[in-house]
Amino acid sequence: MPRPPEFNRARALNAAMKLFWARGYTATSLPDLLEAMNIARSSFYASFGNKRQLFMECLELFGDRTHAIVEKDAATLSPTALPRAFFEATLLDTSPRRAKQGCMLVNTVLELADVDAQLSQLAAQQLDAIESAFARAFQLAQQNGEMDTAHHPQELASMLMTINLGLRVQSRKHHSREALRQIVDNSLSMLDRAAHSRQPGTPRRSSHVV
Amino acid sequence: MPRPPEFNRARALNAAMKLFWARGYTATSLPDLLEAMNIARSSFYASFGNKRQLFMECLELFGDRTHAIVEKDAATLSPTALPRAFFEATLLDTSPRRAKQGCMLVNTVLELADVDAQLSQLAAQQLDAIESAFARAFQLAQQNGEMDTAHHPQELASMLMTINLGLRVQSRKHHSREALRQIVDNSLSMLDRAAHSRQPGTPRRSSHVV
DNA sequence: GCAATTCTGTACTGATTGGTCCAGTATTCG
DNA sequence: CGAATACTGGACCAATCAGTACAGAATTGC
Repeated sequence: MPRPPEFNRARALNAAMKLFWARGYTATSLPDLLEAMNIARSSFYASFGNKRQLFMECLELFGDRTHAIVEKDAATLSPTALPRAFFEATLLDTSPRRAKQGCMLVNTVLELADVDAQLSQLAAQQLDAIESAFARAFQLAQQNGEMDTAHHPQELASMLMTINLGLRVQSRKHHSREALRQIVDNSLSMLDRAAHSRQPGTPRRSSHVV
Repeated sequence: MPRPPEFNRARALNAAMKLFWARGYTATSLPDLLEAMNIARSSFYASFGNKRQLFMECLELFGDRTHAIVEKDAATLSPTALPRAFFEATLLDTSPRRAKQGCMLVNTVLELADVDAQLSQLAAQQLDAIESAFARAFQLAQQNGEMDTAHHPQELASMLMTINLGLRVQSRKHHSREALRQIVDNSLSMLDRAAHSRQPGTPRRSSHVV
């Protein structure tokens, strides 16, 4: 019979993702990948098809992992605590090395928007899925009475996502963890106020649940 | 004597910038550039050095133009009206084609952060300059009494920039002008509330000056 | 017309790109 | 041991990359 030991595909994929994440699609060469994945050229094409297919797999992997963070927090935490938990997990509570890489999906959308529409859209869809998860959580919060119904959940999720995207750029730009934390704090308190504001002219106490 | 007609350098530079803006640095090849600039290969190297130097010139050109928009508005408009005017000029009041390209500085920071630190930082500096311009405007507004002094101008500018960065990503992602406008409106009203909020617990009427 | 200068067009470089092919080495089961 | 399979390593491919070299056309002032 044959030689069963399927080599460590998951590990290799993970290494590839990290490289793509840091350097982007175009600037990552095949020799770079082979070295990082610790794999022979032939095995590469046998197991992953080609560079583009591998990149799609990496996008999916990254998206799934991020999505998993949101879903897990959504299941255990109060919906209104979700944004802060997400920023903590993906931005503040990681190594500076990782924070500096930003978000692979955001990086991809920007890099490939006018170069490879298909890949760019694939990344965009993953982002949309995350935004939808936030929207569902907000909807739940409103139904539970934890959140005012002044704004549509989708609208709030869209705002949160805009801030999130901005933060990913900031974190890839340079910012220290302290600077990032300040931006996160300010953003969340802004968002919190927005989520609880009734129609203009009827102010209320800020409860800072977010 | 010689042949004075210095060929149209400014036009060529502008064409190069547009191409870099759309496709990024790595994915833009020299033949692409030559065709867009309508220039011969030899003239290219004689006039612009090489691809990298040209890109730096393009970054500077883009940054200067963006900076000019802010400075012009800062000179003519109320400081508190500046953010909206900026978003109008650079996002809402442009062709969908251009809006889809996002911001060249943001695109560059993300693309080259782990590929060419020098170029990435150059773009980051241009972004910082714009943020500083906003901060100065806010400081002025506070001195004039147009804005509460609850938050530091730099802090507000940082928040505005975060939202701005997020919007650039959104606009490169896909969004329709209507969707973008909604995000802009919500963001500005959030920012406005933040700029006028006194310490928590003492709410006030929203005046929506932004 | 003539000399000076700018630009074009093309051929060329060496390096690198993603991708294919295949002989040879391990490893496993019967 | 021997057959079957998994993987390696390196040779090889055509295409493309950025950058150089140079001959000749175009345009100008004298």
